[in-house]
Amino acid sequence: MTRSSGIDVAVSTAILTLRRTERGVVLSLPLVRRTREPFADRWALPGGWLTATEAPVGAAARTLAETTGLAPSYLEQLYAFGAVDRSPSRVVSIVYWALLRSDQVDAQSAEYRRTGLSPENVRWFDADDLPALAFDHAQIIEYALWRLRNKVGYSRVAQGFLPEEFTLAELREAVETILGRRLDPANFRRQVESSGTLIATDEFRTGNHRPARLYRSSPDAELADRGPLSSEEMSIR
Amino acid sequence: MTRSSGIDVAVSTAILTLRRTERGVVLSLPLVRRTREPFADRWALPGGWLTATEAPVGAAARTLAETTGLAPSYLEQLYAFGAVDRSPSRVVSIVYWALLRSDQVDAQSAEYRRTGLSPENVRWFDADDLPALAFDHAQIIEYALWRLRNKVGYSRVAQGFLPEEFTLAELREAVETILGRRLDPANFRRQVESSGTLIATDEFRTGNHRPARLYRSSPDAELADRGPLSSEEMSIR
DNA sequence: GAGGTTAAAGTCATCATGACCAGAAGTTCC
DNA sequence: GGAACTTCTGGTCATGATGACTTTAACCTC
Repeated sequence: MTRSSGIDVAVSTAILTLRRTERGVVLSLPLVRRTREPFADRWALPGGWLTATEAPVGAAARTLAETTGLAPSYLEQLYAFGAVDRSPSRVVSIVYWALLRSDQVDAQSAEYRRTGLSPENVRWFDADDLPALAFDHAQIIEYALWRLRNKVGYSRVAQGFLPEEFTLAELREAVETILGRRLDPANFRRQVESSGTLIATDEFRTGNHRPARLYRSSPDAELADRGPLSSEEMSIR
Repeated sequence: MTRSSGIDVAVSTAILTLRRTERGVVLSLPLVRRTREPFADRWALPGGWLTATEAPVGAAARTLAETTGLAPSYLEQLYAFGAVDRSPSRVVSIVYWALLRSDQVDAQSAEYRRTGLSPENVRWFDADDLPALAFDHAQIIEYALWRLRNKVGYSRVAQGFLPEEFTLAELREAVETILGRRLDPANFRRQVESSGTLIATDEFRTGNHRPARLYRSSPDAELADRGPLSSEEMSIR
């Protein structure tokens, strides 16, 4: 039994976030334009190569910061791909999916404006309106969305999209966007209140309606379910 | 941005099955004894190296056959590990988990006896009574068991342990073993009948009791949930 | 044929869910 | 300042799923 003699391991990440557009809140994610073959000029998930001295999840966070400047609030491994026909050369790629809080998107945009570094090669796309993608990244994003929709039913992932304090209506809007259907406000309130994952604050958000109480995530509960190794993976902050 | 310059990619598999022992039915899995460093003489998950010309899932099935002679009825990717301290040399390992039908275990044992090839380095262990394992394989098996217990609630994975035809009591016994608690026979029947995943046959299993109807899995439903790529992964037969 | 054993069908209370209603408490418009 | 409007928030009610339990069926062993 001999060794596999050197395979290149790529790491890439589908960073999902919610953006407020004129069409309402939509799921969207940043893509980077490839500068070299294969698939030059096509859009792809941000990523890079795993180096010899880092863990895969660290490589995902590092390449994410390098290519987009973003630091997600949640990072979880999605799948390891390695079909031989996936690319001309043999590559194994470990794909992660991440959640980004909507306020971090705005902060990043402001940072772009401040530094004048307008990233020509990074652009946000709506998840339901993607361009032609490199490799099989379209399928990968499809799978990431499936995982997200799945998890929103039994975990608190939706809270990973929201800032520290939020109203129940905002949380419900996030869940509605993920699931693609409207939810009854009263029933949603009943469910999330009995789940014990939220802490009520004494602050309220005013607006063209009765003031809505602000909530924050309860600190003890995990954002999603467990991973294989408590040390290596899962929520990074 | 330069390439990662050659990482060895290992593939290993946790093959779960149900064995009938004097303590009743228990979850168990085969382990192989390592013959070289690191962790020489320790027990480990069967596996091998990914070659340049095969898909990871194919490598999992191949190395499984080579080291244990087993061909599982279900094979799904579990996780890709790659912590730098996982082994002296840098290795990324893609771990799969598999289900083996109990009748296949017996067939394999008979084959061993027939060929006289008693595999000194392969042995079955009960999942709740494992020896000291190489690498972090104990944690990996723990995670595989967690995934199994999780999936048994919303999918038909338990049927992957049973032969083609089985009684509801046998299916219930499999689920009970996975979950580690007893289930009400009548309620279990009601649930599984309304789920539509079984087809009733006209045959019965007799015994020291009223005859029990035999069922088979309905062919249209998948054994578990979807994977990322319909072509590459999931159930292999 | 009696007794034992499990299969299979049914009953009942409880809990979660979805649909819906009504009052509360702000803003906006006149 | 008050009416109109909007959404928040607490509540009811019917329905379906679930768990605990009972009853009858049909085989085997003695």
